Amino acid sequence: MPLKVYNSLTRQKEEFVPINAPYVGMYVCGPTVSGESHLGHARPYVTFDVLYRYLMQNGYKVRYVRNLTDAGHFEEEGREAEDKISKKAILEKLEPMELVQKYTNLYHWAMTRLNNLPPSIEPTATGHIIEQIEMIKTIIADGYAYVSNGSVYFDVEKYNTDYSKKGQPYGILSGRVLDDQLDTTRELDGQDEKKDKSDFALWKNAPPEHIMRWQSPWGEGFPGWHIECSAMSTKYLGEEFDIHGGGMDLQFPHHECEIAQSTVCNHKMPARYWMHNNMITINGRKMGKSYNNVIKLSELFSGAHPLLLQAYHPMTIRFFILQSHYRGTLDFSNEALQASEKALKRLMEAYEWIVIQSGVGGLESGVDKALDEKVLKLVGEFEEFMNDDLNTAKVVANMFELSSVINSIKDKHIANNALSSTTVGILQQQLKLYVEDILGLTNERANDDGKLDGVLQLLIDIRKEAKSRKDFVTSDKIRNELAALGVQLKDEKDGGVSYMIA
RNA sequence: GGUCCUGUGGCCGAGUGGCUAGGCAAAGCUCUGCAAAAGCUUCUACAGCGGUUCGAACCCGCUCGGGACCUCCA
Repeated sequence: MPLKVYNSLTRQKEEFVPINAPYVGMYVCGPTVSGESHLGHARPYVTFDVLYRYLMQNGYKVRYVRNLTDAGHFEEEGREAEDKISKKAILEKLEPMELVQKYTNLYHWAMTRLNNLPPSIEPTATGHIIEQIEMIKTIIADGYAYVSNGSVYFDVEKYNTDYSKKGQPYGILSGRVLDDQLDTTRELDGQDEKKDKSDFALWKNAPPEHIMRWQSPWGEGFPGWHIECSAMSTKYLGEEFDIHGGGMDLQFPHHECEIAQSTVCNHKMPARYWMHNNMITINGRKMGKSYNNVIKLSELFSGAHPLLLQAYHPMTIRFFILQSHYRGTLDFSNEALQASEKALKRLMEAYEWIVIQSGVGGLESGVDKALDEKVLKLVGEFEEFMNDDLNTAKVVANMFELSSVINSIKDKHIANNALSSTTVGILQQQLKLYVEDILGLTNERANDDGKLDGVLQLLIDIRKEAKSRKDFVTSDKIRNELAALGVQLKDEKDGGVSYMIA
């Protein structure tokens, strides 16, 4: 049962076969650290984190490269040749690198809270200026770029003409035909530097006020937007690697340009499998700066945003993302997030209970055969669903069905020995694998060295005593006031009491 | 204008030519000192209109609605 992933390049699901098993090279476009990450950013990083985890679980040795764009590029090509990062730095009266550091720290903090594993390499654009310049030199030498006024542009027309013959036209990834592109009515100055409107910058001449600038054979300037990913992916993953991921909005022009640049330099399509996650929407509209509808991750975690009815735990966000398929849009709403919060709580409670049980399950004989088979089927499908283009939504759905069974055993609605001990063992092991290691879901409970637990047990004991002498005023006071503090007590069937911290 | 995606029950979301996920919400029941939690049960949907088919939410066509990309973007 091989892993199949949807390849944007071929527009179909394909079996994943690494170029050089067991090694897998994976490149994912990281953020521009000129601002804080928002909910939309969480999606690719959670999605590809799950893929990373799953590949490793399957025995692959994965090198996961996720870049940090800290050099910025001009905001609107040809019009305002200004480095995005230095522009904002002036506004905030910060050194550009101070700004970069600040937002990098915030980004790392958010990634950690979302329980995304750090990538193997997190290269920065500013740390690879030399590699980028070298690559541009090669492209010029091959005749696919030209210098104009201290800037260097990629000759899209020529590339398209030559490489169409080799079956790799410009637009192969996004399905665009060069001539059908929209004729921008907008007046772009600097357009006259380019031979053709679809040409894109590899290197930009820096105007005097531009803070971030580097020496190059073409004068002082800064790299164009697309070249960093080509340079860094080539450097760390080679001329041809396995997976290239990112948001759907990067498919054109970013990834298209990457393909063109890398192909000219390395004479190879850089990546075999191109994977794109879809957007997170809000009221049906893509979340993005230009739409003015972003909710930053820090706001989500704290609840400090007019659109938010409450704070949402990072795990709730992660779970929210995992409940849908990565190639579909996912619509944000408080209602949806609240549903995820409750659902996750239910799932994790069942999970945590079953995983620490011993002595559940009976001998093969006397087992409820139908139920036993059902459980095995549900568990067995985890892999099947993951292999079907990472269908985490279905994996999660099965987990809920299993939760019902687990809770029934816990509440003794289903006999302790209804499942065979073998099946229970498999259930425990597979749940742990998928919940924690692959989906990366963790317990939300705060780590407090057990002190809080000690205090709560004391209160639980006092309440128990009160209940036994029918002093319900006292017992309800404890229960209700703890509830007001966000600690929910639960009376179990066997007379025990457990608690849950909201 | 070009390219493409999409419309599923109160809400979020899977899915596939026939077996009709899952979660949240709601209602009833069980349990409980009362609750909560948990369990059980109920709620059965696929924008509209045609067509293909023994059979379509799933395939095709049209209509209507929503969205993305073509510019920085996860």
